[in-house]
Amino acid sequence: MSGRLHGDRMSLYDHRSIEAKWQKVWDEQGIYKTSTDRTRPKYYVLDMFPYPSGAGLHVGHPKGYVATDIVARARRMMGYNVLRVMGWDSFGLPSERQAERENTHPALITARNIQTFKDQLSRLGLSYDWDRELATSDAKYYKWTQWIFLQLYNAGLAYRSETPVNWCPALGTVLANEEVKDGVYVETGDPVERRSMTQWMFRITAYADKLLAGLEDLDWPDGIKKQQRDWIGRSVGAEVSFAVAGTGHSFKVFTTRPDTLIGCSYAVLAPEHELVEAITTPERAAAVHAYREQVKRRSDRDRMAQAADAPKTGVWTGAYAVNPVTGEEVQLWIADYVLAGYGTGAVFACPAHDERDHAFARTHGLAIREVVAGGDVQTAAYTGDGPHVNSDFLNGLDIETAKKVVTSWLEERGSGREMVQYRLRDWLFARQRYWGEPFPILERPDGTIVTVPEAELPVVLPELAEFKGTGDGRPPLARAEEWVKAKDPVTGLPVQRETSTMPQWAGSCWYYLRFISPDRDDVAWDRGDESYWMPVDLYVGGAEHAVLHLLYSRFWHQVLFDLKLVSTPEPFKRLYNQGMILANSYRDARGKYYYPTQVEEKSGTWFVKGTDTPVERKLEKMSKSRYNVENPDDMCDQYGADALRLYELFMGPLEDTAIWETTGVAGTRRFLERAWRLVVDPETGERPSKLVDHAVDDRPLERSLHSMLKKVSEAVDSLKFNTAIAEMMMFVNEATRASAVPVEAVDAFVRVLAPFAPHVSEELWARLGHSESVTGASWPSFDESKIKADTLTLSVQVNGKLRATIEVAPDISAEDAIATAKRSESVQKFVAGGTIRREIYVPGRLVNLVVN
RNA sequence: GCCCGGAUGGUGGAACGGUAUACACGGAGGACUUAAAAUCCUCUGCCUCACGGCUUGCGGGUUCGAAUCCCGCUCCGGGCACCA
Repeated sequence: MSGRLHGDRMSLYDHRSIEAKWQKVWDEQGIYKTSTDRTRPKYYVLDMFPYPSGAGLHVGHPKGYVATDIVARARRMMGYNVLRVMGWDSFGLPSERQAERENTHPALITARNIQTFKDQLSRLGLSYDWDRELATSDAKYYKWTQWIFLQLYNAGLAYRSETPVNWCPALGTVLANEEVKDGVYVETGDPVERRSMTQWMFRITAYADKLLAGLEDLDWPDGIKKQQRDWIGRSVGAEVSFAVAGTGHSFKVFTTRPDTLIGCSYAVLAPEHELVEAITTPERAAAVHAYREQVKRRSDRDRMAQAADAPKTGVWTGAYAVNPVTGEEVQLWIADYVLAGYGTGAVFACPAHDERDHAFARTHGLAIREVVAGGDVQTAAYTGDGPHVNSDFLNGLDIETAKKVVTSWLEERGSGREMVQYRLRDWLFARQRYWGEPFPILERPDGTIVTVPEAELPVVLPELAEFKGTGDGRPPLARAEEWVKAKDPVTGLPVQRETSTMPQWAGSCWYYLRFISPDRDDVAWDRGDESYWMPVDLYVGGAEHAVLHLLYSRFWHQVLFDLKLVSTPEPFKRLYNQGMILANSYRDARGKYYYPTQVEEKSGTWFVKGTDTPVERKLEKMSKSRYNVENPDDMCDQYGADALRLYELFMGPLEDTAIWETTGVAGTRRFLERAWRLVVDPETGERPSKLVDHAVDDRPLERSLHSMLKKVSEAVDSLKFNTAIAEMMMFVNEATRASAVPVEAVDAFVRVLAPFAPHVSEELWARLGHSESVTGASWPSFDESKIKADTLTLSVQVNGKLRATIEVAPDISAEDAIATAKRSESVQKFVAGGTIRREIYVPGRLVNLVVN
């Protein structure tokens, strides 16, 4: 037993017995079960559910969970019907890899990890309705993930396509773009290469405009909305046709600057463009071929590393493109700064007004022709506005007008039209992995597709002994030969099951809906309950999900809304991002990490303890691999769940990145002990005599109480828990100092403390004589009039510098305040010798005398 | 390179354009104790013996008054990577 905290003194409460006692009571009474009462207003508060990794929970996880728990508990006390649930995003590659390492089944690994997470979460006293727990890898759950896939498929939003994909040979799987950075898988560092494969795709681009428009009314951080807008990347421009001189071929370009068409001095195709082969002249064939080979060999890593700053490479094809406006023939090049995957994979180049074209033209000695006045285009591209010059019928027009004029000019001649492009691509929705949802899809020998009838869902993931791909590029499920064989539901003939699985996003796209009816086997969710609970009122999680998870979820939800399967157009009304938790990590020159206990500081630098091996000390995101995780279990043991809960939020604002540092937790523990002693006399263990049943004339105490009640009440909405906790501390300090405290005040305090520190509050509530759980108690109201002070302290400034403070009546007039201020000795000292030029009175705040 | 945050005591942080540093940690001193722990009380931004002066990353500006608003930087964290 750590004697410092758990002596047998009665002045300290024993958090272990209290936590065990009340968690048992809550459990037995089913106190956090969701009410079926539909007459009360609802509040759906949701945490981004975790991926149950083998590493278990660390102190960064509970920060958001505690915050939402406070909101949930407080809202219940305020009379809301609260939906508060937790589940597991339990499909995914790490479990599959762990299974391979340990030679067990991913399902067992997953079950074990879930149990660890759940045990750790339970210790914190979070008020989840565990009857609604779900796991995305559970067939009862993914049955409906498959069902939603079918809804999207039937709506024409899922299709198969031959696509270049990120193939990871080490894992034998395809990775999404967002999982690959610098040519390697972000999770493991395994190299990734390009390979062409038939893949399932979602037509998310069809929803680009809806996804943009839907952001308008959401109560989300502006930064997240902006990131989503940028990711969708809507740009309005024109599609313009260029003929290839003397060939009968033509190609289209997309441009946001059709007004600069006349300044076009060459055109560029992506090296992968389908026309390259056909239009390259024999003399240039060797060079073109060599360049295309070079580009193909260049890894994504190199291409990205060199992006933007590197010299732009490319070769001339020997062909000429015909400018549709001027009829002029310009050289047609291929260059890898033009991306095959965006727009039409071809651009016209106007070096004078585009930085990339400018860089390319300078490197390759191509002409730079000014068409918008305002810059020195030979030196640098000019992208600002100005009157058009050298531009025939566009001369004198500004950019906006010129764009319109030239676009309609092109339209009239059938060589162009206005067009909107998105940066957003269709969503690659398939993985060559085992541990994911199978597709409810069958393929006939002729290659056509049949869907598995809804009545036959779920398509259960087959058992396998080996989870790697087949080695010839087919996914692991191809190993389940019997499973792959199926009967055509229409014709009864043999068909084959789709062997890829869905990506991890699938399960997390709609879990908030399943929480509404987790046990229903006949429907994914009950329509009546769905229209009661949706949308999610408050969704809390890390900002790292700013784009992908939140965009994919919104996409599915909007589709479901259009199919009239859900009642709201958007799933998450309010979004709040909790900040990361960082901790110091220590690493030597070879890159080996050390635990904080293995290092020491010597005159400002850090060394491995007892050696002269220097280590680098760095603040990094908490993770097991960096040897810098703090486990909440230890803190729970030593300080109690309540002190830990308070500390997680007292550290600073919820949205801020915070450095984990444990010294401060003693402060929240001491606060709880002080609160305890307001109700329990440390000598007798009984109610202290200073706790009285009648009102007490103690204005500061009363003011502190009501100010605290106000602050905490507001925090339930603003989520500014750090300052709310400070107010509670101030109240307890005030009450500790007071000689008599009305029991009514402590009663109110315990109620607002309860969402923050539920165990100790429950015990105190019982000791105050209540037989029902504080969970169901009413939220105390505050009296604004009691927060006001009897007298005001005005500060008196001379020329903006503080020279005195004066005590005045709260309702003092401006004249009196200024007069009183002038009488002050120290003020007179600074006014002497000058003339008062101006007198400023800010009611209730200050007087400022301007003197010279 | 672009976009988004941030920078306040020894430390985490607080502050409708109006007394900068609430609350907490740490530190110092005191009370209680045989002693220690715990608890309680007092002090704790910097300079100065003091009067007083200085202080919210740096430099300007707006204002009677700026941590807060504007302009120009520096550093740190995060995101995006040639999107025509």
